[in-house]
Amino acid sequence: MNDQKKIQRASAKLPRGLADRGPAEIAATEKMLAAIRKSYELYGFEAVETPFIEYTEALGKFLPDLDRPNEGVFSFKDDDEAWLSLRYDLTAPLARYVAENYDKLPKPYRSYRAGYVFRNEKPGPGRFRQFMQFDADTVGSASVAADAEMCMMAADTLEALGIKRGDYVIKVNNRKVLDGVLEVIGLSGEENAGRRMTVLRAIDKLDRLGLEGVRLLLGPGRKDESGDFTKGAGLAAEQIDRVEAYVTAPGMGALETSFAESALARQGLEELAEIAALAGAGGYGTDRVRIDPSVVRGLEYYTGPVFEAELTFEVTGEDGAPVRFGSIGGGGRYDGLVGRFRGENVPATGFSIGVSRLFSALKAIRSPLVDGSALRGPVVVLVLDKGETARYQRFVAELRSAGIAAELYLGSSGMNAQLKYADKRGAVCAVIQGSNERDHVDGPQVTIRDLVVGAELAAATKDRADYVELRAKAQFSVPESGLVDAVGQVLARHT
RNA sequence: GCCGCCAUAGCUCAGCUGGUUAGAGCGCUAGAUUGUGGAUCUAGAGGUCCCCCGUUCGAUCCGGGGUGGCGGUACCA
Repeated sequence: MNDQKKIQRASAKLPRGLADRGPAEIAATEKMLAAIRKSYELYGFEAVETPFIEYTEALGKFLPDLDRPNEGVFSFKDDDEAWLSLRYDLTAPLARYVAENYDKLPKPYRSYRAGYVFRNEKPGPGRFRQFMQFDADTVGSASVAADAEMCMMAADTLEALGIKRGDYVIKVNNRKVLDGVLEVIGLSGEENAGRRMTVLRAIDKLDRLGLEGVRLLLGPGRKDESGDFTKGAGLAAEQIDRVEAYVTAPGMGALETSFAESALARQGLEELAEIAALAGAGGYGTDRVRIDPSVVRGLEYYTGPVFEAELTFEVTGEDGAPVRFGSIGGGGRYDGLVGRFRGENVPATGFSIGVSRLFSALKAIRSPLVDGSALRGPVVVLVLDKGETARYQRFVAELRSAGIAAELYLGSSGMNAQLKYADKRGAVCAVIQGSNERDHVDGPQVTIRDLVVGAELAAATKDRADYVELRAKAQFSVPESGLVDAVGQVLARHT
């Protein structure tokens, strides 16, 4: 019988890659979102919200040959057999929204939105299957100024979040330049599509694997420390040298000379030069917005400039090993995405912040923005005599009427446990009334116990007698009519 | 997906060359200390030793297969 019960009991367990969030994290997230929102609005972006669910087709994640959605997106069938999916980013839904409301929207259309996105992938440290992004996009402008603005806004936003100048950098590249380089090493054409992908992926890994690792991935392939082998692009030595010359180029000038033969590369470099000039004119030096040839980003829809926001500082982790946070946001130009819904292409560019990942970074640098220790709980009114519950309830109501968060202790434990409870809730003070206070010669009294001061005093001694003497200093009694004022004063001490 | 490591109380971990009542510390609950959080003391609750199959008189321990976790790598729109 008992065995059967145990077997049938549901397991209280969250699927992997998902996380619950407590009050401290919720409060911190709200603060981060507020800071980002303020920054985006300062740049003239307006809010818009789209649902979590879209037609899989609208997200562009349908596998036509297999007649089902891409793994990697959470999908299910609607009543009419149409595939629906949870959004995996905020960009594809925006493209759908713009296309659906094209005639109504001002062009260029500048909007921001925050929300959870879902990816059915293997989770890792700092990687979840549900996580929050905060995006801003300009749709309907082909101007490089729109791209430059994204970079500058990204820099401003990170600083608004309390990340110091020098602790981050916005790295900029251009897909046209990358495509030009691929062209120059002879990888144009449909038959080389696969190798182009491999080469771009290899370049993207420069940060993590270093030049030697990238060369292996461009050539024969690379074996990682667990012994697993990654197939390379199989390029010839001179092609590899050419790519190496590209990713290690000392500056724009060098790139212009070595890849002058590609019109595409020349155009891309021109755009980059313009972004750098615009950023420079706005006062954003290369310490904040920097051209970096190794930035690649996603392979699917970017068509021009691409950006990546990277945190450059290192923090010592719990195990003593240095932790780098790396990329906490990115974006770029995607001129073809809205065009999937319309006959003509609509130029667009955007930037996205990974809020969840940024949160862990801000925690690591102990940013006051995410410091949960300031969280205060409600004033707790203790129940010493169950028969007087109505009276205690009246205290709570009075406090609430005065705008003070308060609660009646609703458990069944003794006074000791009630104070422990109040402490655990983060209450600034507790309201106590036993028979001593109630039957006082001067009329009914209440005792206000300052839990913050009490904790400080308790920490100062290990001796029981001292402790008993000291703790009396953390509390005082007032007539019942003075309850709200007295509590208000104690709260004022600790704001 | 691939490679490697791991799985015993809420947490961190002992334990047994295979033997019947599986432990510690911390945490949790209650009590004592004047009616007061800490400290101290006392008591208590909490376990399918991840699951299944096999070997064995007997498996938490040995073997096989799963599942889950961690790390690396791939993919990441």
